[in-house]
Amino acid sequence: MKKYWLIKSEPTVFSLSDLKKSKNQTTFWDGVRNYQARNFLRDEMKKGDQVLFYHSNSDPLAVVGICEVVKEGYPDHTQFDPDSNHYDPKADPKNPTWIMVDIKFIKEFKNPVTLEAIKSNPKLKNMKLIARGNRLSVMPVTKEEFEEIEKIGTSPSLTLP
DNA sequence: GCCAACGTTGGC
DNA sequence: GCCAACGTTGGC
Repeated sequence: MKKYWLIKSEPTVFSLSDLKKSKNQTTFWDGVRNYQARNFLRDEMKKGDQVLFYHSNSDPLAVVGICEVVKEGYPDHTQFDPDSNHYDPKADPKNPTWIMVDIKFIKEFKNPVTLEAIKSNPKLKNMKLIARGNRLSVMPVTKEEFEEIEKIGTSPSLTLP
C-alpha cells in the first residue's frame, strides 16, 4: 500500500530545484535529527511512496512539488562525520541512530500550494503541517490530502482570486 | 529579528 | 523521574 508524506526543507539549504538539478534528479535526505521523524524514515517510508516537498522559512511558504521515495531507510552517514553540521558524537556506527532515504524529483507545481491556501482549504484543515506547534520535518499525509494538493498545484486557475 | 512551541539535556 | 535551562524550528 502506497503511502503519502510531506517533507520540509529550507530552500536556502536545499530546494526543489536543487533536487531537480541533482544527479539522476535524486538525493539522499540526510540530517533528520528527530526521533519521531526518524521512525517514519526507518519504519514506514517505502519505495514508491509519494512525497510533497514543502519550502519552510521562505517566501512563499508552500508545497512546491512532488518527489518519490526510491531507496528505503539506511544509515545517514553524516552522523559520523565530525565536519558535518549533522554530526552526532553519540552515534554508534554499529547501531546507527539516524536514518535517511533517497528521494527522486517527480514534478514541480505550476502553482505552489501556499501555507495560506492550505489553512483556508476545508479539505486540508486536518493536515499535520498546520497543527498547532508542529515542527516535524517528515510527516504522513492522507491520500485525500495529497490528491487535493496535487490538484491545486497542477491547476493554476483554481486558486486565483 | 522576535518569540512561541517544542525536544533534549542534565542536575538532583 | 522531575523539571529548569537551553537550543532549535519556523511562522510572522
